[in-house]
Amino acid sequence: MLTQSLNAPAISTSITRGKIAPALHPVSDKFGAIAGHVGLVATEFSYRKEEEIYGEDEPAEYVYQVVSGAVRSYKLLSDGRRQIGAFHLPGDVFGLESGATHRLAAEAIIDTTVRLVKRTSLEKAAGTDVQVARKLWAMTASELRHAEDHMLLLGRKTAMERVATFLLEMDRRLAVASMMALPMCRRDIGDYLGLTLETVSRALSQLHAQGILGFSGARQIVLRNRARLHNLDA
Amino acid sequence: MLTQSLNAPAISTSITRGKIAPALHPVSDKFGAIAGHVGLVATEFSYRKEEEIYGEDEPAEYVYQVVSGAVRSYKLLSDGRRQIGAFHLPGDVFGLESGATHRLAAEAIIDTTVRLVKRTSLEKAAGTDVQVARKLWAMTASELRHAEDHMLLLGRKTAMERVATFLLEMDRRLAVASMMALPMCRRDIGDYLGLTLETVSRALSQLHAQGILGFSGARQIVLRNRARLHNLDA
DNA sequence: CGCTTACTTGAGCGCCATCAAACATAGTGG
DNA sequence: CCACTATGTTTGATGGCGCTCAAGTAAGCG
Repeated sequence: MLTQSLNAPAISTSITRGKIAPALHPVSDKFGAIAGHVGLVATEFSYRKEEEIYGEDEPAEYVYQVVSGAVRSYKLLSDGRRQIGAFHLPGDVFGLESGATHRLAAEAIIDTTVRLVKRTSLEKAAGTDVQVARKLWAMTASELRHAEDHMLLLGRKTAMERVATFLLEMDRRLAVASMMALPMCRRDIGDYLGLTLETVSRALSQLHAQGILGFSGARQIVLRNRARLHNLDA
Repeated sequence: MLTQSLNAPAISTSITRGKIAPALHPVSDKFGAIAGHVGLVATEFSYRKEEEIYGEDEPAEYVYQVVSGAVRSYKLLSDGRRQIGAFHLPGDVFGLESGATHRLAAEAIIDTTVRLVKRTSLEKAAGTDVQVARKLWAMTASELRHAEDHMLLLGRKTAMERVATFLLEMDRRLAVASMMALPMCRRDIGDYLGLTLETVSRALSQLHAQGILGFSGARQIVLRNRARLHNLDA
């Protein structure tokens, strides 16, 4: 599993397939808060839909920030069962490791552009700048908080509660004008929530029938009653 | 939920109920690696069986290390469903937060003695000593790794696979002379694995019937065939 | 428009939860 | 030392939530 990813950017002259995205909102630009601060150069790079960014247990050479698109981080069991630990959306940093290897694999869900910096550069910066070290710790702690919340969901929530939690999370993270455009398919949602794609679909249909959400195509969802959705969450 | 815990050590003159435990093995003494390094004084304190150490969302005033005993960290849903995120055994550090509050509650499973230092002391030390900052980050990253593994377990493993994983984890962490003395009850195990206590009991009985493990009382377990247990894990 | 992929919906089943009771263990007081 | 009690564990019976298998429908895309 420690094979070098063929998809990793090999050198700094790597071709970026995507376009430069509009500037991220300053407050959410965690990457810039680091890279900018210590004068690191962030390279842009693009991945196509379904392309692997790095594999599980691969050396963690880079740290990434989503510029546009969406990424899933996941673990696999030997028989193919998959648990997605997190979705990474524009502005999010992923692939940050304190150790030498990536603990989860990462793939682009749709065409995705990222900014990346070498892990060693960040390590070096953290060694001289306490503010950078503090920020790296805070980002890992933030991931841990999400994982802890997600353990509660996976271990103890019902299917409907999980889907309600998911919708509220996505609403918070990617809704524009109360509409969210989900980048991921039903199977991804299921593998994130510890459910099958059919169960996810049934839950969404039920919420639709109750008027709690509206569809404009399967992945365009508008929440019509967040209060009732909160009640369905535990 | 932000109420001050009545169980928290109020002042430095707080009475320690427990005894001073034998010195921890140097390599596993993460706390000493920090506290010793920067000259922080670690206070000892004891909690009785079932006693709360801190509550969810309480201000994170201290960071703890288990000297003897065992601790569970958990989250609750409003109706009482509980997810234990981790068990903390002698040598383990817990309650370390990058932010201002504890994201999980913590309780002593059995009579437990801890060493503790003020979070602000560690923060201050991290601000001047890069090595300390690096260590704090590494400890949080280690917790994150465990949480990521546990998400896979909770989301995708069967009951038998979960119990097998649990046994191997406990064997690794607290077995002496190939015997493990579990400090926690079946309900705790269930709440850690996202199962009921009955399902945990049935899985253990089945492993016993297959000769994979032996009992000397319900909580004294000896693994007789780790290879077969690994096969039962996914 | 035709093809492919994704999504929805239905039917039936199985794993694990629930409910219940028996059994074991540890601690207590006589 | 031994009933006695409380707590924890095991085991059984039953049921339900979510999975599996299957078919039909919709949507995206050349």
